[in-house]
Amino acid sequence: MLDPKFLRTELEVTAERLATRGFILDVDRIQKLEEKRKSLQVETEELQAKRNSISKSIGQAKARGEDVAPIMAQVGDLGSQLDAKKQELADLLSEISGIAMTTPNLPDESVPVGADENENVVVRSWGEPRSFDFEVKDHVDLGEGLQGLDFKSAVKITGSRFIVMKGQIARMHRALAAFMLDTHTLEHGYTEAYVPYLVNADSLLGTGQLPKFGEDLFHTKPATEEGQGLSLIPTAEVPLTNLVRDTIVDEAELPIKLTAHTPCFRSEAGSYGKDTRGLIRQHQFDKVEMVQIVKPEDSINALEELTGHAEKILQKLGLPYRTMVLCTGDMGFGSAKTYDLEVWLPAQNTYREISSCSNMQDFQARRMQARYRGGDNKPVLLHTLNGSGLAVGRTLVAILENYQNADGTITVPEALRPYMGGLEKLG
RNA sequence: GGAGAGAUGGCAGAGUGGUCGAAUGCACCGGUCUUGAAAACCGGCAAGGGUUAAUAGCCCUUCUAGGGUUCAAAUCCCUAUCUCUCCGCCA
Repeated sequence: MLDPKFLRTELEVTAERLATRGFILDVDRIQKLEEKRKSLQVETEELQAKRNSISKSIGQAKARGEDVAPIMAQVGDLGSQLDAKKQELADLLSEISGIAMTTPNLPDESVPVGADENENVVVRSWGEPRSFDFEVKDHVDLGEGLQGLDFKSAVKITGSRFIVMKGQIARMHRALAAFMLDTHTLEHGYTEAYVPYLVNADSLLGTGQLPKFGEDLFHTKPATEEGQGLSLIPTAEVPLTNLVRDTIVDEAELPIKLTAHTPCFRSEAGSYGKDTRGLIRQHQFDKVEMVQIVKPEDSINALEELTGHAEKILQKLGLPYRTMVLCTGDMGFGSAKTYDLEVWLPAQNTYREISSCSNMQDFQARRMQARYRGGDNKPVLLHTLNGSGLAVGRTLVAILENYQNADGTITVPEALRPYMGGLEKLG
């Protein structure tokens, strides 16, 4: 959520900055609502003040044993007047908050302006794509050849966009997650966490999946039903970041750096026909997530650091990649600045996203009321960051394709061998 | 699944219709004392919002959440959620 002051005092500038990411802010409507809100709120609060003071004097008179009937008469229809105003104000406020909750974050000044993914900018590249002296296979053929990827069974058990893994490939998948967690905890200073895979609506509002993107999630029951319906997490960012929801953390605890390996569940609504072959786009996939909770002044550097932590995994695995800074038009809803890591996939002859690292600044913290006590002892909104470190399934895809041999076997990257009982080759 | 108890400020914990936004303790901040620290003593210390040039004043809201009763609710009623205790069951 943006600072409400932006929508009041810097509406035009805010609208211009949002326009760079393709979001049209309805300035006229907001101005009108704001004007109404201002007068209505003042009137309502004045009525409340009046009611409070009369009620107080009734109490005082009673305490003195006086007759309260004359004062009671003053109350008149104050109650019903107040109820009407209150209702009117509540409706107005919820309309305004509806706008606030569905307005994306402002792009950071350093983000290149652009319309879509074609205008993202390569920041740096690492590694040389390997040249093959044989016809490369894609991960589907390789995985099926090794009897490790079983798409057919997944369809039978559940449906499309799910996977059954077996044998050495299932083991490599597990090894990758363990390798990533160990790297982040032992070398990058993160604390490992185990978190729920089902979360409540408040958490999803906190990190920004709701109210706007509910259709991207799997829900255990309709969100409208009474009682809180739980939803499957689309990323561990949700439970990890919400750990600080509604809390004032001690300054000494900052920065908070957490990592977790979880499955992620996405309905992939609107992506019909995209990436239908293989593991690239699944309804359920594993990811090792990194989250940082930092002081506002530290978030710029924290994003660079966190992105570096994700890159480190690719480097250790010897997978060529490039780092992109997303342009204004391609960033996610809550992000002020995002780096995507794209890994080289020989079978597709292209780079594909394998990690996304974002600085949300105070966007999520404001929704979550996540704060720490600053120098003057006043609560200050924190900054939150998150990034994949990495998507496990896509990393598996990258290894299968980049480390394939002519006979269909797969060389195990050296960094991974200790996690696979020293195994050097799949197949 | 059955029975009971509870949810109050950063934490602990009083408060059962009216000067209660809330006693007290701890933590925290400032001061006195001390060579310094500790202790002791004195003072301060909830959050969100509105108005405003203001981080000044004033006002509103908030005692798990949502409804209700009342001129007035932390306090009474209803519902939900969560926690604890006992019984049952269970990986």
